[in-house]
Amino acid sequence: MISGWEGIREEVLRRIRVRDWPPGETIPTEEELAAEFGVARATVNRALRELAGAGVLERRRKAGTRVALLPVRKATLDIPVIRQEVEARGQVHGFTLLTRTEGAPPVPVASRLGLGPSARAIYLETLHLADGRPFVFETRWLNPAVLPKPLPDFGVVSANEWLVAHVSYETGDIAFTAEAADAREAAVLGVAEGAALFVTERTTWTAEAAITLVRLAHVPGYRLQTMI
Amino acid sequence: MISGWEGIREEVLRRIRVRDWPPGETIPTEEELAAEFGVARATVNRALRELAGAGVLERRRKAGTRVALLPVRKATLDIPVIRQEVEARGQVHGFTLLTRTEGAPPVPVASRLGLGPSARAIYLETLHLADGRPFVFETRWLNPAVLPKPLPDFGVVSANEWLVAHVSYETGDIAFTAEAADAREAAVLGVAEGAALFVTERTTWTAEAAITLVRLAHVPGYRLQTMI
DNA sequence: GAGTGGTCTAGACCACCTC
DNA sequence: AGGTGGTCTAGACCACTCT
Repeated sequence: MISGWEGIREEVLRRIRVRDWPPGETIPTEEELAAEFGVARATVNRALRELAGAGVLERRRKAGTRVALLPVRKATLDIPVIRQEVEARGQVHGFTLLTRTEGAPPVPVASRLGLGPSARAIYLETLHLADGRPFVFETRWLNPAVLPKPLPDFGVVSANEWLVAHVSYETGDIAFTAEAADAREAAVLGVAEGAALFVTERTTWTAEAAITLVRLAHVPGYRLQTMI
Repeated sequence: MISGWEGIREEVLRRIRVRDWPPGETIPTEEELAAEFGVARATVNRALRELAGAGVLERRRKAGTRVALLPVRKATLDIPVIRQEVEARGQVHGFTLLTRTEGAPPVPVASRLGLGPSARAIYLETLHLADGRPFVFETRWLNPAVLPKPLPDFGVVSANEWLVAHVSYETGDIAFTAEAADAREAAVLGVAEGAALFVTERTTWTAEAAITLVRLAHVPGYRLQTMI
């Protein structure tokens, strides 16, 4: 017996899998499905909305709901604070602040932060450790104009955690690349120059201004994983 | 004026950002917020449910809704078919089937596919091109036992697209790593041996059995990007 | 036990889009 | 112009979990 919006979601998925409703086909309207399953239309809507969000269905007003022809699968990644990521592996997290300077950032950084040419920014280099071994080399630019005062000693509190605790919510973008370790990264992470590093780059914004631009170079062997 | 569930979501976010509701704090109940905003409780529920899904709020029955202390940010990645990915860059997609063999897969592959030691599998090597230049080197194991017949000529139809069109829905996992190009990868992609490659590995399953295990080695410079 | 979120209903109106 | 999904309402019952 099918009941509840999750039951309806599973039943719709089953019909797609067994090709009752093959890719590209228009499935019955919400009203028809509601009648068939004996539920309210809102319940059907909830189920179909979830499947559309997952890329399985495509919905347009008036045109109806179709099974996606080339489903763009959606994968959700969890982006935890580095300390949590290390502790989730059962290891002990530590970090060392290697560099802290302040000054005008290089032009590409300034432009990605949306700063004028003479604006000043804080630059931090931090090495994160897992069980005492290098794990992530973090290089970060901070926009001091939008940070709450007073600023902490980033040698004691990692910028990562101070930010999530003191700048409540932000939007931004995130990118992943593979890059060869340069001389500095190789020395800090204790790997050979040219080693393949998994690199995460994030820019985060408040409603108006950029907060921080951070680059995380992970030690070789790092694996970012999720279920589909 | 605040109205609609999206308006309520933005207002809640605003209050979190300006620290009316700092991290860890319990916010008013759905009923109280519904009264304040002059909407039905279901509308508030929709807004708060979205924010909980994004990792901004934590909700528990009886305990109420709190602002997440260490928000585990969720990023949603689109995993398109390679052809779409190439075409989205305004380039022309092409591909060449380099190898097709059939036989018992190596043990690590068999175990990840959940196959017995003597089971046979199809192995494909495909080079995907963007504007005629190497883009992705795909190596794929297929479990023929669960594939619909007849199998196509994978030199004409890419396995990637044939699967999404003929095996309607599947679950699986996906992982991203950075790896140094081995001799074969370097030769096929036309890069130096040891170059840093962005590698995607996917396993996909039907309800019971594994369908395919695929490894995509992207040419250096590849960037996987999303908004947060 | 009781408070809170999770879900469902029956109905309604609206926005968008195809026809 | 009309059909379809998107959203909202007011109310209800239920599931979970904290006390």
